[in-house]
Amino acid sequence: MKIASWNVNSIRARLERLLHWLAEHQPDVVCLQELKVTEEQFPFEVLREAGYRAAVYGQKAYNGVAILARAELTDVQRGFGDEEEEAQARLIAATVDGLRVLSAYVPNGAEVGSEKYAHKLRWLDRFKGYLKEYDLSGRPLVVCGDFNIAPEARDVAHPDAWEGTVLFNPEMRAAFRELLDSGLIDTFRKHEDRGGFYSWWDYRRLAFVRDDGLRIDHILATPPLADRCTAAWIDREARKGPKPSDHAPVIAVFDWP
DNA sequence: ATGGTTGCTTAGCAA
Repeated sequence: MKIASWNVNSIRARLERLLHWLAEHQPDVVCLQELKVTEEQFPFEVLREAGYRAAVYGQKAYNGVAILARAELTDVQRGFGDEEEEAQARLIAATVDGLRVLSAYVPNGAEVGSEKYAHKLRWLDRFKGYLKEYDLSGRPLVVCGDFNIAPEARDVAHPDAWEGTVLFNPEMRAAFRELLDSGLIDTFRKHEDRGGFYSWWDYRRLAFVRDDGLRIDHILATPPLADRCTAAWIDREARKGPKPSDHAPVIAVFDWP
């Protein structure tokens, strides 16, 4: 099973690119973030014609997450499913071929010390609690998304320049480690020790041509599933050319089922 | 400290 995660930065602006990418890479499951559409505006029909069903948690103009799958999607859950009200569409879960799949869009945080950064911290804390509900030791779970966190210095093109930002600081690195400590494995790091691999480059400052990127999009898996992860990579090619998303898709292949 | 770009929505916000 080939699983991808991609922050498309508007599914309407990226639909042609997404369709071409699906045809070329033939993933079984795709977790999408930053749809920037309501569920009513989501292009279910063209994706169905391309062979994909979709579970969607949309919102007007901002955020929005989805899970695409060739197989049936069951037990769809939108948001954290707790008492607290859901103001932003940032989390969706569904079961595909017996595998629980999450698509998450962690808040960016704007600036360290801002109200948005406080919201990012709260959201991550809530996410940790949400993951605790799963039996992370046994039940196969894959957590995909734009985490808006670069886990380590080797995940940042210029760590000194990015140190202290919302994407790369000690507090965020600790938050990411805690997610892993709760029983998840970074599939990319299972297969690649070297630095220099990024999933996001700012539209500004010619960041992509200068390769000033950060690895902030991740596919995490529970240990029994991670054991069955046979390959993982980032499709940097998808960031090239006209009208790209500012994120590249990340991919993991599992010997499943 | 600011700016640079993109998308949604229509001047300003979010990233």
